[in-house]
Amino acid sequence: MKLRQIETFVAVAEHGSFRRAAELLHRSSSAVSVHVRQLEDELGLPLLERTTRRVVLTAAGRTLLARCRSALADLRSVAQDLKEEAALGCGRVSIGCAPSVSMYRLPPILAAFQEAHPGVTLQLHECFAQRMYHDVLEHVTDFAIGPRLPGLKDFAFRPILLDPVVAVLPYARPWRGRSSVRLDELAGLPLVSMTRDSAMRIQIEQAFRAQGIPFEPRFEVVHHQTLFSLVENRLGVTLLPRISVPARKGDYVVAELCEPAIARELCLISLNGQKLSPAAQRCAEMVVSGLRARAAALKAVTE
Amino acid sequence: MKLRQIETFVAVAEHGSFRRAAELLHRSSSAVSVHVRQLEDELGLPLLERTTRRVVLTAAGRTLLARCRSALADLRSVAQDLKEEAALGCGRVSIGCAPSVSMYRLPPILAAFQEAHPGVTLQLHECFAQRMYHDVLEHVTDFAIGPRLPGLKDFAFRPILLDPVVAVLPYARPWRGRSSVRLDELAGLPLVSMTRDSAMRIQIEQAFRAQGIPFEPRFEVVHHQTLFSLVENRLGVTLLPRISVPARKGDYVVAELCEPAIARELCLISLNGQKLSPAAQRCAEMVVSGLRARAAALKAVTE
DNA sequence: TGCCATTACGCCGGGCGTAAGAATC
DNA sequence: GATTCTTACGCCCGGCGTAATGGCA
Repeated sequence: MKLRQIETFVAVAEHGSFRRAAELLHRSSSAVSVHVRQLEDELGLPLLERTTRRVVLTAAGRTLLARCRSALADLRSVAQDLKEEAALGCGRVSIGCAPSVSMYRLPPILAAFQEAHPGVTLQLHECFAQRMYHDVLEHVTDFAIGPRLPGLKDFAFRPILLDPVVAVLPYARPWRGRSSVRLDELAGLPLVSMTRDSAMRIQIEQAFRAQGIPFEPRFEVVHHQTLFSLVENRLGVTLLPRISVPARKGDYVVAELCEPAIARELCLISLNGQKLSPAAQRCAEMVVSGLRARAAALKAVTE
Repeated sequence: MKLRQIETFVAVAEHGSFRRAAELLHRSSSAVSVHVRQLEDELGLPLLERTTRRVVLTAAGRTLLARCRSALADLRSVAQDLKEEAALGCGRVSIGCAPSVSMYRLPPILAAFQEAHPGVTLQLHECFAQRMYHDVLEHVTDFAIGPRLPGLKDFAFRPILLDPVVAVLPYARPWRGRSSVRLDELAGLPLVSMTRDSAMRIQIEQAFRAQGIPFEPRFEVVHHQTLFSLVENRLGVTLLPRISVPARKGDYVVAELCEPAIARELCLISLNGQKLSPAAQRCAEMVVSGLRARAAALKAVTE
């Protein structure tokens, strides 16, 4: 069975004439006749009832027509779709992202991308490291934004920025005006934190233990925003990756943690040895440069 | 774009190797290589990332693979399906049928057909003439069983039987033992009839008028069975096409109407100049012979 | 160096058009 | 007899395999 034969058969069936089909396809009617006969021979069934005056589909012809039409149309549209996809006219970009990043920083970047390429469908999977890496491996996502995990050789890492842990402190003495804070200064202060056991929180706990300071959160909350409300109401302090701190200043102080400084490297994570789709590539560029620009702006303000 | 190229591409993509694809397809690897290159050239996009050690799909390749696989599978299965359909292994037969016929006579015939060809899906459209003819014309049904209508040249009619109108009378004097009845004998008797204005009922009304007998049903009912219950309870008599009278004898007399005799020709109705599908053909045969056999048996009993 | 994809080249089959034939109205 | 599908025939393109080339480990 060849695509040409099917194409010819469909044309004949739709126009009820070998002659007209031949005209439309810019072929001789002998070619058309042969194509149809070949199909019939291969299937062992008559597809068309021919009189010299009229050509009518047999039952087999009708079912063949119906199924071939859809298959043909599908194949034809693929070419067009792929070209549009390459031109960023359409396509789908699926992104895995750590919650800390997707919380504030990512959305405006995605919005910019969406505006530049309205034909592309964006999908965001907010998840923690394990799921994130799994999704990239399985092509569930095209790429991910998250912490670099060691010992994984199937992945390509492109560093985006170093995300330091900051303390969020009440806008009051002695914190007002501070841009950095030592961990031991926080000893004894009431801690508030998320209940979720993210990799970051584990890293912070370890830092507390290493300094001999107990990590005993006074409040454990589900919603990120609640942390800030608690701090603003002077109920405690919290430690967070800076990137998850809203840009809009609130009634609190954000001071970078030092001694020990804790930071994680945020990377663009993709599959090793595989090019991204044009749309994904463009999107990844915008994400990387967008996140870096924000980080640079923040650093400038701090210094 | 040719089917072979797609086939080759799919094989390469699925096995991640030109060499293995060539083996599976019983082709040289040069042919495989050329096919893929031709596809890429035609689409203007790379489909596979090749290193000598590994072959990986590009994004475009992935979407092409997904869509081609389904289209290919669809085309492949068509051949098989058509052959099975020709062998009555599967397929669909859609039948239009007058309610009088489908009420009692048709179901056992369809059951026999279904038993003989369990793979074939049967569909029954019970409807009156106009719809019935329309459905045949539009290929909604393969054929129909109903009255012959004059002046329609797109249809082929195959007479099945002449269906006479019979009177259904109380099993009591003076009807007991009667096998025929004149219309004037019914004058003055309470009539029961269906509310539905079928062509048959109109024909019967005309016969009444022609004889100068008023057609004023005492009861008009919705359910066919009710007619018989009314007659059995001596509340009236009714006139019906014989074919819609149940075979199982009840507490009533069935007498053929004569003077005037009213009958309609029941036909197998199909499209002129079009062969039925094998399954439909077989089914039509069984329906025709089944209906004729029943009619012959009835006539034998009556005589 | 060995494996694998690619390129080069020549052969052969198959698809196409032209032209003659058959069938239907 | 006109129109339309079919068959016959010959040309030529294109697909295939063999063999040589080039890359990556």
